[in-house]
Amino acid sequence: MSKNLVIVESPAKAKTIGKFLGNEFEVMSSMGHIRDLSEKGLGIDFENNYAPQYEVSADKKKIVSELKKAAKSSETVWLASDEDREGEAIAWHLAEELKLKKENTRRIVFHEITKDAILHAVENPREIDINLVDAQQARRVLDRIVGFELSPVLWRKVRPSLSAGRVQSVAVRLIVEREREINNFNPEASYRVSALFISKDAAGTKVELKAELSQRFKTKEEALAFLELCKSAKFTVDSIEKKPLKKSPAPPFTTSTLQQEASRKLGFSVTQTMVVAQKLYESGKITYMRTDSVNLSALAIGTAKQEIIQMAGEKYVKIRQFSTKTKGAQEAHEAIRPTYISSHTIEGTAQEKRLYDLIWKRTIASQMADAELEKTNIYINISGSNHQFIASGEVIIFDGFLKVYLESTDDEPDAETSGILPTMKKGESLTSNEILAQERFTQRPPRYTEASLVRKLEELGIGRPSTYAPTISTIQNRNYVEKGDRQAIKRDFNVLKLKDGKISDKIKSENTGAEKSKLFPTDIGLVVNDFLFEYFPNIMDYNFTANVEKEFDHIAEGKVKWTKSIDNFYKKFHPVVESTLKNSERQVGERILGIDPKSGRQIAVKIGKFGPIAQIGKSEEEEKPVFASLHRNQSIESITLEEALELFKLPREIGEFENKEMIAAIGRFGPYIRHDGKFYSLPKTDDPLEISAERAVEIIEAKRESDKNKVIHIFGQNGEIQVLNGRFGAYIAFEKNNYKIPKNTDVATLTEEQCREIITSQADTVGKKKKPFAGRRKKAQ
DNA sequence: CAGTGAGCGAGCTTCCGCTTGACTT
Repeated sequence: MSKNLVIVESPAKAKTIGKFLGNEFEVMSSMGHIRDLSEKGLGIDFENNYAPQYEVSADKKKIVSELKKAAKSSETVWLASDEDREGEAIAWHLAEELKLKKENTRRIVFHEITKDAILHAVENPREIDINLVDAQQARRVLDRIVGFELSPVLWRKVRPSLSAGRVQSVAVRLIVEREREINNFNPEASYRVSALFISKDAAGTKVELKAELSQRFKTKEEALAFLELCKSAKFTVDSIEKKPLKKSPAPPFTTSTLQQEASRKLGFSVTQTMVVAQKLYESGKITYMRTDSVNLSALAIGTAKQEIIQMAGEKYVKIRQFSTKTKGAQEAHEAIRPTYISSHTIEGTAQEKRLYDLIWKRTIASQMADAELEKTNIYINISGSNHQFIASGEVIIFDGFLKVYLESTDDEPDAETSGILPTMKKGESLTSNEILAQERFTQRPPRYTEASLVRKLEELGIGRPSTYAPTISTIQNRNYVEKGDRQAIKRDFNVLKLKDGKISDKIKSENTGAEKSKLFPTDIGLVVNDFLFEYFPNIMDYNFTANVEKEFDHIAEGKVKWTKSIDNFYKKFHPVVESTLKNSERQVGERILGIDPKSGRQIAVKIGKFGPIAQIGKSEEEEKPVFASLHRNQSIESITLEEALELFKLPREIGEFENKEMIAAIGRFGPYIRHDGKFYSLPKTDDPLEISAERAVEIIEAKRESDKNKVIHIFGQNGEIQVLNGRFGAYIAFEKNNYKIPKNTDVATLTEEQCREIITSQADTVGKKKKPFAGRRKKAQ
């Protein structure tokens, strides 16, 4: 046994550090936190000054017992968890749970995993900072109180199994408010004028110059009047302005910026990014992927410099120290960078290669020179008008960091301003080839993507690198928010064109507003958000986290006792929970749309037990109400009376077949026909509102025919093993799981015994569907 | 990836941050 036991948080880190420290040291990892508040009840003793009731987490029992054993047989235990609030708490929980003695225990921290940094840390141990630990306890207890007191209010007032929390509820609020901004947005039209000028250069060849008018016109009349004026106007170059422009590289990646860029450049979801980054980290290819720091180690900067010199030359090098501007950043790690910057590419899956490439380029670029550009503006006078046309062009003089990397933006580029402008002289006169005045509309705000929501949360200081991806998953799993697309809608716009002395007036159309993989609030998300906002505005405040963070800082500085701070919060918060439970109504988000013209009864939409429904009539009326579910793409907030009436046209009886009636309807999986207790999906070409009895029979018979070919074998006493023909060929169905049949098997002669062998051989892979860890909450066993 | 289309009922659900397990000898 070693004389020294070092405990870090992650096994990959343990492995690296073990190499640096040699035989005298054994390095183990705690796998993050080892204890947490009890899952039974709130896990806080309110009678006893908020004493937290900690338990070793179910999945950490084994690790803790191993650590205990190792600690016992070591002379000194070195607690080397991260140097932030959570890391300090991990060290403290370890000391408590492993019953470490102060005289044998050292607390050490390091920011880079290099031999020097670690040896330096070992030479400069300190004690556990109990104030910092207390700040963490306050954070933990606050989150538990908020989450576990608010969620049950939702179970009672909205729907069971819902959840609320300091982070997730605000994330949902952002999406809800953005959606309402979009709904309330009225695009404003204006006329943008652009011109194509013709000139001759010194050699006499014709050159073209595109320019845009410095001002837009609010009305068609103004635009027409301007074009009218241009008919006889003279165009002369007023001035030429050249100004140097510098562009600087973005800082190296943090978790949040990596998620954003991987989303924009590679189309990864935030979870996907984290899963791939985890792989790269575990195989030693990149540094730790959950970080809020933009800092690079001296060693990394040194190798980056060497690489840049080798690749592009000395003048491309510019060493930069970036500093974090993020609210509440704790900077326990380096920025995300390649472990060995000299490795330009790596072995691995396509996704790993692409993400690594992105990280490598971003890291290298961050230590490269600014790009130097020259922006040219040519100002063109119009006789008889005091407006000016402006032609702009940008030329790269020195590419600098652009040689390897350019950060993407979320917005699509507007007018293209790149390219070289032809040489012009001051006073030169130009002829216009054509002048266009096009109607343009102001843009509504864009919906959030997963990654842009992460950026917003980070900006507000809400959530941590380790929780961005899980938070995004949680609000989708709770069905508050869903990822979806919106089809573009056609919009007409007016184009006025002046050419050859004549003005034409045309209507063109464009597609606008298409969105892919954006976050939309659901009806339940809207109702929960409005409810929480009404009764708990303090928790829903975008500054709530920032405010409590300030309080935690005071605790960490030893100025405030953490229990006092929690007491202040709880005394105000808990009574509101009580009064809300007592005084608030059940929330169904009801919206009254109007009157049914047929029956004269009221039509309303609301959230029913199983989702959003439309309802004809009131429940207190003698005649029972009639219900119909809303379709997937409809929302309580935006559905119209006409659309709601349409819902009641289904289910529809379409006739009889074999003495049983056929009913057409739309279900969760689209339109279908029900007949004799069986369901038959309708192809896209058939409309359930229109479909005839003859056509329905056709569909039923076609399905029967294909089902006949579906069953190949049935085995077992109760037919529990079935060999079926599926979309991807034959497979075995057994106890609700499906099993692959190995290639080169003759399906026709497959025996029961062979099937059972296949089932047992795949038993460990089938059924336990593997979920990426980033979206998962572990349940206590 | 495997073909689905809810409804009486008990008891359960939930937070945010750290971090990745892997049956035996």
